[in-house]
Amino acid sequence: MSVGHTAVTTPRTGEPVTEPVIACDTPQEECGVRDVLDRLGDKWSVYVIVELASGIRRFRELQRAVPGNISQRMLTLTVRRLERDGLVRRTVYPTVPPQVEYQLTDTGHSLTHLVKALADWSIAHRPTIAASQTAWDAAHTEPPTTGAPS
Amino acid sequence: MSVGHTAVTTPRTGEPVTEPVIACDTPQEECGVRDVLDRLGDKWSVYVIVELASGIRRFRELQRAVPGNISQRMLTLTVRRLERDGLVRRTVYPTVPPQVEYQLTDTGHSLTHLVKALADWSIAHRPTIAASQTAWDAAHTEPPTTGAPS
DNA sequence: CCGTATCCAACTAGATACTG
DNA sequence: CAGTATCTAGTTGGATACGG
Repeated sequence: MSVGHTAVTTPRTGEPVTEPVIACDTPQEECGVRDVLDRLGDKWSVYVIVELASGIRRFRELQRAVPGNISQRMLTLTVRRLERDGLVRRTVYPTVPPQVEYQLTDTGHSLTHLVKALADWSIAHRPTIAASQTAWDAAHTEPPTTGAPS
Repeated sequence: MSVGHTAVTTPRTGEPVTEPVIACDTPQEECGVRDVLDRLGDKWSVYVIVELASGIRRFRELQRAVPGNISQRMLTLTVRRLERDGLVRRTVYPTVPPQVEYQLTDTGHSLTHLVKALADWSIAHRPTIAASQTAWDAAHTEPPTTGAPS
């Protein structure tokens, strides 16, 4: 990487040597990434989706399965939103005591593939990222007197 | 992985006759999804990554390119974190006025494929989701008597 | 069992002003 | 240009209590 210190104005014409992979030509539309991220970027949605990927679950089952001790309130909010988005189907059986089942819709199921890709990427790059963080922290914490002390 | 429509398994009523696509056998580890989501689930990271996918950008360039009028503060925080994670490389040229360039690292570039997948999914399912939301809203607003008006 | 309602703590993000 | 520092507002999430 010899980006010459001499020539400050390096021609930027040959920038995307590789293909851009993704580019938002219409910033007004803001691509579509925001939508998905708003959908599963919250604290619990992805856990619910992952759990439901294994099958039908009842409310309490979900609550117990989700890691991190989700509260009733948050589980309700999360699952309602997923239902509204058409990712989860909610089935109520008017029994006593009441029984409610949650399952992924087809759309919701298609999301699991995406979540899987996310998880795979995370696992694959976790060591690299951790190393980078350590290096960055070391470079940005108070250096223990670089060289001659006092 | 026979994820596609290969040999048809029984069209279940909801139970996972097919493989779950994703499942967290170790809830303690919380899969790996949380990591990625914590990384690009915030308001700006994904925009910065998308913009940098097209090439090298300077600070102000980034700020102008990102949709939504990101503040200096937020851009700094976002870009610093990406740098710490090893997704973005920051190059400072000690010129006057100062010039700082940002570009994706290899790890960061690999993330763009994931972001692309996210965007594609979003665009593909946007109509369906919007329809579901409309239907849900209609079903959950005060229904003025079921069917008989006036 | 399956929620809803209320209150409160924590975190995130914006506006603004200032520095090198 | 490229940040940093403060302060404030808005949003998210948790605890708890209560209702169907």
